[in-house]
Order: sequence, then structure tokens, then C-alpha cells
Amino acid sequence: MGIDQLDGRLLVLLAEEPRIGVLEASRRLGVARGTVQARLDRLQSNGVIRGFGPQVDPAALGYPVTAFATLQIRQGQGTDVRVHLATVPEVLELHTTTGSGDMLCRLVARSNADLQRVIDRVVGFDGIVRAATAIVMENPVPLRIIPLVEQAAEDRE
Amino acid sequence: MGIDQLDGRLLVLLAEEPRIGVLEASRRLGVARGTVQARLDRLQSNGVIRGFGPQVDPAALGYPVTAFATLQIRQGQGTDVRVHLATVPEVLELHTTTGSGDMLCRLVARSNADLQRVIDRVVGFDGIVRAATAIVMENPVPLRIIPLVEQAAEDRE
DNA sequence: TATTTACTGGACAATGTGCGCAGCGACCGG
DNA sequence: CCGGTCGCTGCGCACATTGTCCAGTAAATA
Repeated sequence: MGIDQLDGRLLVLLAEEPRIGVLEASRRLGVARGTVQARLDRLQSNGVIRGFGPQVDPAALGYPVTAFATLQIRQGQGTDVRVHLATVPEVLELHTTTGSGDMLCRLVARSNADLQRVIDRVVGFDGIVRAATAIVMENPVPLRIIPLVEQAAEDRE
Repeated sequence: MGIDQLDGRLLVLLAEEPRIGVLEASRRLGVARGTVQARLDRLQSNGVIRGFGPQVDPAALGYPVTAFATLQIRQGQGTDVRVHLATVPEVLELHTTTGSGDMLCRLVARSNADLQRVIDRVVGFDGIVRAATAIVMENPVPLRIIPLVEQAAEDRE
């Protein structure tokens, strides 16, 4: 496990210009095409690259409001809550965290008013004892991975 | 703004099988290739599709521990804190939220012990008054967008 | 009605892909 | 020291896909 510098450069290159093909990538990296192909295959079967799905912006879909909700779950209801939240499209992500029966989820909504509807739907469920919501105002660091990739590559392996 | 059903089906298709090209997508969707190309171009210039970068799994990179930290920022230090956190590779994401001077950030680390180092680096900065960290134990709903896309498509427009 | 827009179906040259192969240097166990 | 394995190179070929045009058509709009 871990990636070497060539892997790192490849990942950065793909992140910057996702549309380039294997051939072009091999030119940019100064290695043979077969090498890039082999690296890509390995990174994918490794699980380092989970996929190349389109990155969709919820705001452009009409959901400009993002919030994080901390949920407190009644003992033993964890599974039910998970299933429930999975059925709510506006729940983009759900984590269980330290703190007995605590969960954290990312929500989006069409507006602040709509957020109320989403929250009602989220917490309108028996297993949820309490919910604290923080609305996102700014996103100074959008979800990123490149700096980490570079660090992982520098750490050799 | 908004997407119609064809856009929605296209996005779902791309999310499920990212490697298919425009031609194959047009076959699956039962429309002409030019249509798919036009839709794709529009979705990208719309900003609905931000890109097709590789989705990298931090765990596979050697960072299996994820945590969320709630930070309380000293008045007027917001900008400095942002800049500081942006320099930490383990900070994958940073939001400012409601609550004066509050921020929420997503962290990763090589281990629980390593998380301590990361947190120290994050909070070892003047502008940060207090930090509360929640370690992620499970991720029942990984970051997803498809259900939302489907809902947005059903809402027509 | 005239016009615009979006989609279709087809064509073309240029490019990229999947695939296989031989050669080469590095590394490793015997 | 030898033989085997591994990763990378450089090459070639057949095939599929892309980018880019075009003309015709149906639906929406002015």
C-alpha cells in the first residue's frame, strides 16, 4: 500500500486535466504508455482510485444550501436511523462518530426555508433523540485530495 | 438552471460507468451522439459537472482515520485561520458555519496516534480558541449525489 | 407564419485504445 | 554466479472513438 512519486504525479495530472487519455498522460509524465496503463490499473485495483465519476455541484442542481447536522441516536436504533437517512436524497453523507450514538450528516437544501423541511424529514424519526444543525456559510477549502496525494508520494513507499 | 430527465439519466449513467465514452452513452440512452455531446458540454459549462477527476480514497493512501473538528475562531482571525488550514494536507475540507467564528473541518490521519499530531498542527495556531473533534467510526452513507440528481431530474424543469 | 432551438443520422479525417511482443536493467533466492 | 521475476521501454496493428462538419425535421416561440 502507498504510492510512489510516479503514481503521485499521475494522480495530480489526472486531477488537473481529467480528460487527457493514457497516451497524453504518458507523454506528459515522460514514461511509456504501457507504464501509465499499468499504474492506472494498479491504482484502481488497489482502491486508491475509486473511480472517475462526474463531480456534480449540488448548488448547480438547485441545492445551494449546505448544512451539517449532529444527531444523537437512541441506543440500539443505529441501524434503523442509517436506513432512514439513506432514503433521504438531501443527505449526501452520513458518519457515525465517537460519542455514544452520535452521527454526523451533510445535508443540502434548495433554500434556508427548504432546509427546515429537510431537517424535519431527517429528524422526524423515532430513533433520533436530538439534532444540532450548523449551516455552511462559506467553503474556504473545498473537498480536496491533491495535497494529501503529494504528501503520500513524498513519503515514498 | 436545473436539469431535465435526459440530463439526469446521463449523470446517473456516467456515475455508474464512468469509463464509457460519448458514443456508448448515446447508445445506452437511445439518443444521438451529438445530443449527448451537447448535453455534456452544457452540463459542464453550467457548472453542474465540475469535472471528472479521479476519486481518491484517503484510506488506500495510508490515511484510514477520518475526523471532523469543530473550531472556534477568535474574532477577526478568520482569514488567517483559513490560510493556515489550507496549508495542512490532512485538512480535506473546511467550512465556516453559523455560530460566530465557527468552522468545521474534515481531517484524515494515518492512525489515531497520528490524528493527535494533525490536530495539534491544526489547532496550534493563534486564532483558534477551541476545538472539538469527533472521530469517524463508520460511514454508512458515503458521499453520494445520485439520489439528489434523480430528485432534481424528477422535479423536471 | 417565420424563426429559432434541439435532436437526428450520417459522413470524414485524426486520434486514441486494447493488445501483444521483444528487449533491458534491477532485484532476489538458491 | 545463475536463473527467474518484475517493471519499464518502444514498437506495431486492428479497431473504436472523437471532434467536427452537414442537412433534414419536429417542436417551441415570436
